Amino acid sequence: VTINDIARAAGVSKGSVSFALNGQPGVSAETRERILAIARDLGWRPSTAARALSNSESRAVGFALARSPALLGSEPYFMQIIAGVESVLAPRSIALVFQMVDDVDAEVLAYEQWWAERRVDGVLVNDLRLNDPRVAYLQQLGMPAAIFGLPRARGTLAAVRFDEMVTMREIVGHLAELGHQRIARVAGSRKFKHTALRTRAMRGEMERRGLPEATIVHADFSDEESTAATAKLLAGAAPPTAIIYDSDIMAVAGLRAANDCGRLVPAELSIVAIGNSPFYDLLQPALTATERDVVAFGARGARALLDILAGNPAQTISTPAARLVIRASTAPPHRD
Amino acid sequence: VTINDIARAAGVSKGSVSFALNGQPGVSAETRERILAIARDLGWRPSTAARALSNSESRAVGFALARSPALLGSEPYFMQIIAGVESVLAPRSIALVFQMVDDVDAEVLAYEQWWAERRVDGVLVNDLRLNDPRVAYLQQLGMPAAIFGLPRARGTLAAVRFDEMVTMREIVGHLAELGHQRIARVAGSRKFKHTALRTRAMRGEMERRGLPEATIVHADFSDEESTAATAKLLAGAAPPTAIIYDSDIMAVAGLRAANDCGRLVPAELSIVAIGNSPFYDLLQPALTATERDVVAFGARGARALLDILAGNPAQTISTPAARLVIRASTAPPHRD
DNA sequence: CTGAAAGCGCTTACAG
DNA sequence: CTGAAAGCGCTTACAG
Repeated sequence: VTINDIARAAGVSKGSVSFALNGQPGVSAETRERILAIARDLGWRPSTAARALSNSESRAVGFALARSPALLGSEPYFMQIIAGVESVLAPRSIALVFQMVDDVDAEVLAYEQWWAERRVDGVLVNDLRLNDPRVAYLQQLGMPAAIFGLPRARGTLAAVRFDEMVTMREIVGHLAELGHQRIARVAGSRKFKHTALRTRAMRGEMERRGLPEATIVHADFSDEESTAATAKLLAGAAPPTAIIYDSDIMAVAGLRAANDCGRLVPAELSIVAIGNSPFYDLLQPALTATERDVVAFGARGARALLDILAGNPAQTISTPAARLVIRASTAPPHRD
Repeated sequence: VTINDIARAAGVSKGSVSFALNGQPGVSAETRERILAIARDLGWRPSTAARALSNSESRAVGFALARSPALLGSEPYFMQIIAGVESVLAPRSIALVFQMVDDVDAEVLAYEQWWAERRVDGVLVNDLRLNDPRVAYLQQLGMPAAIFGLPRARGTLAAVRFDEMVTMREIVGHLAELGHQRIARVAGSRKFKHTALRTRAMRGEMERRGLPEATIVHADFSDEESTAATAKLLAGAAPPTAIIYDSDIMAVAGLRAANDCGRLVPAELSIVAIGNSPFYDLLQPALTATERDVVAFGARGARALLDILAGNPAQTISTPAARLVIRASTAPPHRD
C-alpha cells in the first residue's frame, strides 16, 4: 500500500497525501483528517527507500565498534551504551545500523561506505584515541557524528564528555582517607584518550594530596596482562598498598593475582575497579568500584547526534560523574 | 556521483552502466571494462535507497533482542552472536539493523515496522520461547528469518539448532563419574524453549544412568533469584552434592550463596555452569563449565538467512556441540 | 487549498 | 550489443 493507493481512495493527488501524512501545510484540516484515516485503515507505512531517495535522509544512524569480540562480550559497557542509544532512536523509528570492525582503520572504511551508500545520516563514535584518525576523517567527510570522549564539539561533530577527573578524585580520596600512600594503577591501553585522561587526573589528585607519585602499568584490558602487571607491582621493592584497575576483567584478574601472590584483599591490598560489572557484588571480597550510568551516556550521545541532524550546531555535552560504590575490597593499609 | 555521471563520461546509456556494474550480460567486455574503470576513478558507490526502491531489496538484516539491558550486558552471549552474524554480513556489505526491545510483543512490532517500511530483507530471531508468537507472526508475514533454537525449518523460516542433549549428557556424565547422585539444577526461565530442552535432556540422561530424579528450580537469570534458589536447595532434607546453573550470572551467584551457606566448593558442593564467561577462569575456585562457539553459531544463522534471501528453501542447520571445560569447581562428593 | 509534474538514483523490460 | 523509457514510492517546487 503506497500513497498512490491512498490518493485514489481519497480522491486527491499524491502531493496532498504527502503533505497530509507529513503534517505539512497545504491541505485543509478536513482533507487531512480524511487522508490520515484512510492511511490508518489501509495500514500504510512509508517506504524508507523512497523517502531516502527523495529526501536524502535515511533515518538511520551508524555505530561501529572496534574491539575484539571477546572484550566486547565481557564488558557490559557496550551493550549498555547501545541500550541508551536505542532508548532515543527506537521511539523515533530511527534505525541503528551496527557493525563490528577489527580496528579503527576498518571503522573508517565502514563510515566511508555508509556515507557513500547513504545508509546512515550520521554515526556514533566510541572510545576516542590519541590522535584519532576518525575525527579528521569525519570532519573531512562532513559526516554528522556524536563522539564519546571528545573534549569539545567541532564542525558536525558533537562531543559527549565524561569527567575522568571526578572519578579519579573519588577513588584517590577514598584510598587516601583510609590511609593509603602507595597507590598504583593497572591502566588500560595507552592508545585510548580516556586512559591518558585518567592518568593525568590520578597524578594530579595524588599530588594535590601530597601523596608519592603513583606507579602506573599499562595493560591491554586482558586478564593475562593484568595478572602479569599485578604480579610485577607486588614484587617491587616498595609494593603498593592499593591498586586501581581500569576495567572489570582486569580488576577480577588482579584480585586473583593478588591472592596468588599471597596478599589478602583487603587486609594487605586494597583494590578499586573502574567500570560496571554485575559480578563485583558476587566476588569475595565484593569489589569497590566506580560506576557510571552508561545507559544515560549512550542516550545523550544519540540525542546529541539527532540534534545535529535536525540542523542545530554540534554541542558539547557533559555526562553525570561516576559514583564510588564502596564494597569490601578496600580497607586501611596493613602496618608491618 | 551517480550512474548518470558514469554514463556521460563513458558516452553510453544509464542502462548499459547498470548492466556493467552489476555483472549482467548485455554489454560488450570492452565497454564493461571502460565503465568499471570510470566508476572506480569517480569513486562511485551505489545508493542503497535507489537500489532498494527499484529492487525492493534493502540489503539489510534485522536483529532485535528482547532482554533487560542489564542481562544483555552481563552475558557475552549476545555480543558473541552479533560478532558471528557480522562476520558473514560485513564482507557482503549487508547492514545489520539492531534493536533492543522490552519484550516479545515489542519485538513483533519491530518486525512489522521493518517489514512495512522495507527496512530489512529478513531477520535473525533469538531465544525461542515456548509457544513463541514470533514464529507464527513471521510465517504469516512471509518474512524470511533464521531462528536460533527452532527445531525444524518451515516456510521462510530457517532453523539453527543447538544440541542441548549433548551438553547435558556431558555435564551429567562428568558428575556421575565423580560419584555424584543427587544433582540439582538452577534453571533459567521456564518460558524459554532451551530451558525446557535442557530439563528434558537432564532428566533423560540421569534416568539412563539410574540416578535419582533431579530437583530443578527455576530462576530468571538474575543473581538474586539464583542466590535464593541455591539457598533453598542446600537447606533441603537431602541437599544436592552438585548443582548445574543455566547461566554465568546464576553460577557466580550460586558459588557465592554456597559459600554463604557454609559449603566449600568443590569439597562439599560441585558446581557446573552452562555458557561462556571470561570470569570463570578467574574465580576461586575456577568454574567448570560447558562452553560453545557462539560466534560460529551466529555466523551460521546469518548464512542460513542469506541462503533464503538468495531464493533457496529454508534449511535446518545444526551447530557444534558445547564442550565441557573442567576446572576446579567439580570434585567427588563429600562423604559423611 | 489543490493538482499535475519533475526528480531522487537505480533496475529492467522493450525496441532497434 | 546498445539506447530510450518506464517505474519503484516518495517529496517538493510550480501553477492554478
